[in-house]
Amino acid sequence: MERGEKGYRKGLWTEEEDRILMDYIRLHGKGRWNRIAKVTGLKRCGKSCRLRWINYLSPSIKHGDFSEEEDDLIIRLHNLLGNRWSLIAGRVPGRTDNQVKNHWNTNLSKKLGVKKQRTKLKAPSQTLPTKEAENVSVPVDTFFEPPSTSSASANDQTYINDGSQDKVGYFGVEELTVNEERENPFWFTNDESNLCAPTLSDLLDQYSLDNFVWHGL
DNA sequence: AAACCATTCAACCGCCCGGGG
DNA sequence: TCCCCGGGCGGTTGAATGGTT
Repeated sequence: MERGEKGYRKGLWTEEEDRILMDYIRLHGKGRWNRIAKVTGLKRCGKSCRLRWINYLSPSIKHGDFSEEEDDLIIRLHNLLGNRWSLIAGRVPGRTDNQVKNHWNTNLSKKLGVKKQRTKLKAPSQTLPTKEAENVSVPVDTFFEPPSTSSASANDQTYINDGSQDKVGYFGVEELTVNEERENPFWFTNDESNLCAPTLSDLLDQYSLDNFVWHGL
């Protein structure tokens, strides 16, 4: 196994390493990732621990194949947001940005016949400037029902599986400052005083799949 | 069975940002 | 204002796996 700087291990995680990391999080909670190596003796850097938890070990993560509904949602969101994987993943319950990114690159981009984009971070997304894209505020519960086994109601806009700040889950309407609202083209007024956000359905309808040419499987 | 090629996806890397001192 | 640190993000890599010859 390769060793990085400070003797940290790299590469695939072993079951033993997973167990150590999960034990630590159970005891101390998430955060302060760089402390884990000191506290537990785990030969992994903080960044690697964080990634392992977020992308694999977190109980809120859904493993397994993507459903057609998820594919459809990702395609629409990608059309709307571009390669903003964390934003997209935040609206696909149980999926991480890494999962979504990999799934897009290995399956969906081929389905759609999309050439791989080489966009840099600083480049604006396909349809929205960066900050504005982040402020697209969509009550996802109007689009995606929580799992039937969940006790969370459709109105429970802060439904997140493990109660953490993980990106996965159901998000409510994010608060915006007045200035941000005014600058955001997706916000509009329906009368003299009220600002209204379009629903995700509205946005996705606007960026309909009809714009795509499917090349079959 | 073996060699080769293609695909998948976990993990890493570099960069950026925000908060605290 | 600057620096450091923790954390987040998107792009890329490479080991593992599956398929083909």
